[in-house]
Amino acid sequence: MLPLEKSNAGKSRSSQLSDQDQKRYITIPFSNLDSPITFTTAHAAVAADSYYRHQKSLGHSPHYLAGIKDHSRSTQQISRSDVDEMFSRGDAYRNQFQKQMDLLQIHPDKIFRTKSEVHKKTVTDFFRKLITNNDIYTCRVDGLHCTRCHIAISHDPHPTSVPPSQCPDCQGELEPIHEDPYFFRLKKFEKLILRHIQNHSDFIKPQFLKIELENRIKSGLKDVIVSRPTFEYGIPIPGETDQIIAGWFEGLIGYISALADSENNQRFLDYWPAHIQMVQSETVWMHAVAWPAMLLAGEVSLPERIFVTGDWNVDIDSDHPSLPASTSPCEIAEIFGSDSVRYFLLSHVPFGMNAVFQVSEFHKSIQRNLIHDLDGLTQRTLSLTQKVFHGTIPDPEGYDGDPEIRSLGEQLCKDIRENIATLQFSRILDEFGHTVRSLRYLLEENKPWTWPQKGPEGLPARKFFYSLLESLRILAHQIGPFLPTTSARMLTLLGISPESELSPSDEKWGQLEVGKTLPPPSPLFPEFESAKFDTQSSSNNPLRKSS
RNA sequence: GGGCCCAUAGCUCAACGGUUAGAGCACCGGACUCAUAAUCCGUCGGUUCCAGGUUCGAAUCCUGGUGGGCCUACCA
Repeated sequence: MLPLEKSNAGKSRSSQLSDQDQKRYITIPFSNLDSPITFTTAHAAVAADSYYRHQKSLGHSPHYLAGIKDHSRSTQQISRSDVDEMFSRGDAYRNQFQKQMDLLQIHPDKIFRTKSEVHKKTVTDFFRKLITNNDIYTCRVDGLHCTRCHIAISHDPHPTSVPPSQCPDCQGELEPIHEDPYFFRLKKFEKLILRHIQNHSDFIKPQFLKIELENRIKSGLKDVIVSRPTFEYGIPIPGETDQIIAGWFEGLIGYISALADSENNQRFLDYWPAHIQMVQSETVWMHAVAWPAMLLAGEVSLPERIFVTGDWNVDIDSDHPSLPASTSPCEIAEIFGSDSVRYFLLSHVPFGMNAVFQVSEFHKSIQRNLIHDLDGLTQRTLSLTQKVFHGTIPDPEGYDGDPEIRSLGEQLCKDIRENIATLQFSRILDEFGHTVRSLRYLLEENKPWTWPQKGPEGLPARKFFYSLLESLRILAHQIGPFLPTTSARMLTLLGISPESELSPSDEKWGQLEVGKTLPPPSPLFPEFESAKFDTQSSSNNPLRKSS
């Protein structure tokens, strides 16, 4: 059974979802076969992963989709005559993709392949339906084809302007072509899409892109070609032998075909419409205009939110040796640990903004926020606990927590809840840092290391340390969706098995087991120390070893 | 050509029309040792790009400049 067989489906979210078990569908862009994981793709994937883990920590059942486009141009060119080679390359890429995701602790529910039969069938059904509805038509055009970049232009069944003499992209020479391509009636949906964007202020984020798109739609849409001349690998157009469905068109439908399951329509009914679709800036037009139009034509509900992620570049560092532009976030994660990379990607800029990866900035940020602040607080608290209480969790005798320390934790939980809904990861990590620094300040102000003279294991000290340890536990739980490894390490140091799933009740005060013996303190970021990274010297730069 | 965004301390950025425009980094100075990588405190730092306008009141709103960035669909 395929999703589209009940294509009017697509639940009304408010009526069918209880707060207890929200089934939110989160997607990231499908990866092109053979493209490496970049900071841009990792950024979106880490963000989606963090949101997904947060949903789970609330007790919900989200579904996180990643995918691979098997029908990319590179495979068409190289392995046109060899199906087996294409499949084996796709499989190899999938394994590599999985490995890289693992390195960053990104765990989607599914890595979808567009070579799958279910995708082929869904796309074919979808295409057929749009032909039946007369939203796809075929029409003879006299177009132009760029001999350099192989892009066809001037494909307009009702041309309104003079055809250009040079390729607008590369200034290459143009040659005339005559085809009978299939058009999708994008123009027909112009007003509907515009209205949808205007009426749903969250449909496209960030906001500035919404304004830009509104203006572009207002200036008029043209019908768009959804076919390509024959290649070996692509999904054939029903009833045609020499044309296939354009890759972008087919790829978009992947978000739906990935929800097909063998038994029935249930997964599609549960998870569509998507809650968040993260897309790259270069495909905004396709995702925010063409995709909604396709869904409208196919009588499928529109996704709730299209979130356009920022572009990242690896760039020259004026004061320090720069990295090769091809440096991958996975290489960085291998050396410095996954959470360092996750932290930097999520915190460096507000989600959706463009950014530059500079190794000195990265290093400074981790050093300050994670090692100095977070690990510093953890080590100080734990080593004092070792000294004063012989490494056991002190008994506060029913005391329900230092009000100031407690309110810091409560405030953090509240801030995270408020900011996660709008994907403001950098703000969440800022708030986290603020809480950590406030706790450090309290420690500094109270100077508990001077207390032993006044009575080392007295009730005031036990109350204070219990509160501190308990707030560390809350910090560890709260940071879990964003920095899973660090969270697990912190929990281990607090004598809690990190295996246990995060849950909403983790917010509740007073869960540490009094009297429990804690393991000896160990650093939260050992990778950083072992990397012995020196931003001043390129000879000592571990990233240089392979370049 | 059309459209969008940005301009605030040396750097990176905050500030919902309303106290004296704030943080972090860097610099400089002084302490300290509970801390796996030391740490703590303090000083210094501003014509909010320019010119007008609205207002009791403008970094914030409006108009016009100047400078910078980005987008402008049928490759996947």
